[in-house]
Amino acid sequence: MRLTEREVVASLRRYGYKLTPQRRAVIRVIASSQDHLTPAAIYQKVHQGHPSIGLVTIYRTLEILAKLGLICELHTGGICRSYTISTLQHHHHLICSNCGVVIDFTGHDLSELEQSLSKESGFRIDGHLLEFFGLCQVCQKAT
Amino acid sequence: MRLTEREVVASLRRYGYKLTPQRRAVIRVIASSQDHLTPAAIYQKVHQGHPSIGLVTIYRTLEILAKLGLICELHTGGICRSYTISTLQHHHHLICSNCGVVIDFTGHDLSELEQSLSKESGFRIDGHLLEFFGLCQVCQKAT
DNA sequence: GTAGGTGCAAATCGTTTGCAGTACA
DNA sequence: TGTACTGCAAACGATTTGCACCTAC
Repeated sequence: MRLTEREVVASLRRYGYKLTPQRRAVIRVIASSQDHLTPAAIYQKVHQGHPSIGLVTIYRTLEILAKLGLICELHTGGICRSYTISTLQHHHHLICSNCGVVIDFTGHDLSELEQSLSKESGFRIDGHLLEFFGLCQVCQKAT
Repeated sequence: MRLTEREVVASLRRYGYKLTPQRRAVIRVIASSQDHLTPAAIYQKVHQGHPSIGLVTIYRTLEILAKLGLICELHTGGICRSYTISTLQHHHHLICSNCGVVIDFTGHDLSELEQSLSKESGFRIDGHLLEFFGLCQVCQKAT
């Protein structure tokens, strides 16, 4: 259900953005990783294949990809943001507080709650953030 | 349902922390405000009554209060954190993307979802974060 | 009296911006 | 060819840390 590198590249061009080797490298790294990656982690990985690429370019590329909804931004409540490739369906996250592994899950629909909240508060609700925190199996055993 | 200044102070002492005028001032500001306040905003307000207090102390106090669960930390996905006094019941937030006003709401129970997720994933789930974003009535009219 | 708390200044971290050079379409 | 993109360095804002002094208990 995850977008492929090819699909992301196609979308990028469709929206009128140029496809540079740098952008392709960023997309490839994100698309080929199962994890959520911080900008710094993406930089590291991209840097291996393209030593001349700058961290600034990573940030600018991430900004575009996030705006187009091609990657999914995760706010773990802490300092860092991290990103993963988008899935076609809306989903939520289950995050291990210890090792940072992220599990995506779907199937909980909040639109009903959104509607009733909207009615009560007068807000126009644009979106939501639902994340669960805990310890994954591995980290539970480790402690 | 919100904790009072007195209750927060009592808890602080119960946990073995000293009660300084600075800490009391921070607690008072948070307890007497309806809004979520950023560290900088708290600093400003505290600074009025106690001009000698440093921003560093605000941060250190907030860290303690948050750790003890006496104040509630809000992650708006953006850069800033903000804090409000804790309520006795667990609640969620509805945040205006434009002006930043925060509405607390209760009544949506996620424990059932937590249990099924836990069973499926093997995670030990410790908590969750549920926030809705949108535009409040005022900001809708303004645009 | 003493451990813990404070305030200052400086360091640090993640992120953004100005600008001159470069490369995709 | 021209506009969008890149990389560098420097700026920036929020937060943290080292250290000497101070104060609640």
